[in-house]
Amino acid sequence: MELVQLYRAFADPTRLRILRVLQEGPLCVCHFQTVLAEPQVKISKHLGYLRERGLVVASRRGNWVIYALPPEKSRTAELAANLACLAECVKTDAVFKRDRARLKKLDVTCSPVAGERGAACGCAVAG
Amino acid sequence: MELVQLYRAFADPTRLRILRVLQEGPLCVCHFQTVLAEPQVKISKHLGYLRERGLVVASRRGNWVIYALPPEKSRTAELAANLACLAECVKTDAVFKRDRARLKKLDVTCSPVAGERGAACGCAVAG
DNA sequence: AAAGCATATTCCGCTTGCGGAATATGAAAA
DNA sequence: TTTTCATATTCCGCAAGCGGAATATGCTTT
Repeated sequence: MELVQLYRAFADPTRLRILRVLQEGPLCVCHFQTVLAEPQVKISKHLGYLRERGLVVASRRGNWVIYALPPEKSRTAELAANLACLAECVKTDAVFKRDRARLKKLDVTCSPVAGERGAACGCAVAG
Repeated sequence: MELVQLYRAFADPTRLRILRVLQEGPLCVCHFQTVLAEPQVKISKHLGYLRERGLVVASRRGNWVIYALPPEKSRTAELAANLACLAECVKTDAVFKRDRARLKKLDVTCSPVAGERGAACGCAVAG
């Protein structure tokens, strides 16, 4: 019945927004603040909540911490299924559209891997 | 962001079990007590919770109240998608298997429509 | 070493939600 | 009309979780 834990994790608007954003690619905390337009504490706490429960993974790059969905192979079937379901359910929602627009405007993808685009994070906005 | 309400409704083991059972067909409260092996208050309260939020519908037949999933046409896309997802996720879970076994053993389908099988509810166990 | 920046944690007040005991409602039977 | 049966509601105490202010941690730069 760990499934209940998963639904609990999904049962908060900020967390849903975080997960949706991560489906576009990894992102560091500072960018989350811009994309979601929410205060630092709030974001950090919800990221922590998701991390503790294995819904996201974190990696530090200097001062920055980059969050991502777990690599596909290590996602539970339940997580994979519900992320897909979430993506479907959310297509028309205004809040998520706004987030996505801000994300695109930033035009950035943080990568925990040195050398990749946005790897400098710090947080390289592509131009 | 009503989607959050849906996830909240899913974020409880008893409610998940109720929804799973209802995917097999309508059922009255007394049978839920048998199938889930939980006390009356608990079942009644969770059914109430689900009803208030439109995840199930209720109809009275004499002394008995029969619950069912909303008719397919009136389910929101989100509910439909998540019910399907739930059905997938839950296939191997022991608790749900036990519930299903007890349901099959009862071999009953309550119907709010007079004349149908189990319509008498009261609660006709098919033989 | 000290200062600075990005992120995490603690503390606190508040609300929501759960489970259970007792009680209330509403329909049928006697 | 009084019982009886099935279900719902109320009234607890309790735990989890949220948001925000303040503070702590951990790198990095100077």
